[in-house]
Amino acid sequence: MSALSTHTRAPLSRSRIATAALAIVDREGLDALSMRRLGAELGVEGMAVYRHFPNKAAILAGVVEVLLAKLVIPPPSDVPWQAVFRELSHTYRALLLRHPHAIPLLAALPLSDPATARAAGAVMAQLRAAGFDAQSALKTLATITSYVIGVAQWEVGTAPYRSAGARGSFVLPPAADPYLVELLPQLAADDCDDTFEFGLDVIVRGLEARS
Amino acid sequence: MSALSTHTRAPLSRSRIATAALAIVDREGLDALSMRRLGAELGVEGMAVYRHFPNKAAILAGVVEVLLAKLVIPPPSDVPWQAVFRELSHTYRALLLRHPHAIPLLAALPLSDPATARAAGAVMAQLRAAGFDAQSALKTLATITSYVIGVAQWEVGTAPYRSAGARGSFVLPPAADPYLVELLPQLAADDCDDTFEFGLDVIVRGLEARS
DNA sequence: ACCTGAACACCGTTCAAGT
DNA sequence: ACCTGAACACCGTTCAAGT
Repeated sequence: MSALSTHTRAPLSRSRIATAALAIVDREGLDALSMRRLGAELGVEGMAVYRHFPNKAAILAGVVEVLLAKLVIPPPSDVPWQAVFRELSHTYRALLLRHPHAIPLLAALPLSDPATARAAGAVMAQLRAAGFDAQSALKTLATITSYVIGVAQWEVGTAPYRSAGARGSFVLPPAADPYLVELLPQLAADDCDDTFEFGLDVIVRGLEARS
Repeated sequence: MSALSTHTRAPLSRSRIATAALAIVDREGLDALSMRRLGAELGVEGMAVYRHFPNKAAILAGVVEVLLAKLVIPPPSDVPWQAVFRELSHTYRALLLRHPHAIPLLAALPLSDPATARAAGAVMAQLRAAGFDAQSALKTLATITSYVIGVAQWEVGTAPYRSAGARGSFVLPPAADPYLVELLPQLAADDCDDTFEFGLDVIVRGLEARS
């Protein structure tokens, strides 16, 4: 076997490009990702990327792929479904919070994307093994996915309030409703993990009540 | 009072611009909204818009304002909280589904935006009147908002599957998980209103079990 | 085979100039 | 006072040309 000649930079590849794109999104936000910026990150002209991806949408799909590959979903076991449900929710939530700028990409939920389909399939396997019938499993998947993504977005959207609260300077909207004003300090001091747990409990108990 | 002289076009105004922007988003999607395109819609050069809005982000906030103004939230009454909760969820859901391309704008949930704060305050008033303490009311608001927006996004994201199912042509991702494949026909035939109701029941029952 | 450079039709935004 | 036109620094995308 021949020794690999070490050039100044590794050759371009789908995964190297997608990983670089995720790095830009994580550091500078979704809007900062452009073909030319991506090329610069890779030490190449932006147009070289078109050898590996047909367009920008395909690159964003590649970023989703990279993200969901990080989502380790354990194989079905005989653990009670409540525990499985809670653990999957926490795992997914942790992934979203590690990549807050990428949440809108995952919110789109394109099941036609192989990476999304693989992850959804793994969760379905868990739910079916836990005794859910096909229809309930699908509706439960929809419910939990919607909730976890929704909360992550709420969290990012209300972050300014919490940091304002930490600084003691509230961003009071003019003529805000008194009921909301009453709650602003509470919102500012809100423990998001706690709020997430509140809703997760609500959903688990609701599912128990249904079955 | 003087008769209004009818010129070829009405003068520019914040609300006229925001309404035109929403119309473009509804018809052609978020990406189609540009300053020049917006100007054309109003019969004006795109740069004229800068007289009324400092930048494009402000215009998007204006679109959120127009959308949330459509959200009629009734004043508190002595109706059981479960009914109030369900009705608010349905009203919000209906608004989102009437403007599917605008959902990402509402998902961001900037409470510092007066329009968002007003709507959130009105819902808080309902929950407080229904007997929720301040903390539970806030966490409940977070839960329901997250769920309704999350489901709407799930629905938009899985729409290709349902229309493919209607045409009888499935978009099968290569090497999809067998558990998911089993469920694809079900997903394609899914009644989204029904799935939404499933999760709403789950949450209402869960909230009942907590109190 | 893989990357570059120039080009095209767009962007958001600024600002001097017109009326 | 309100809008326009030209300009600036960017976009995504295509494609002939380079090595």
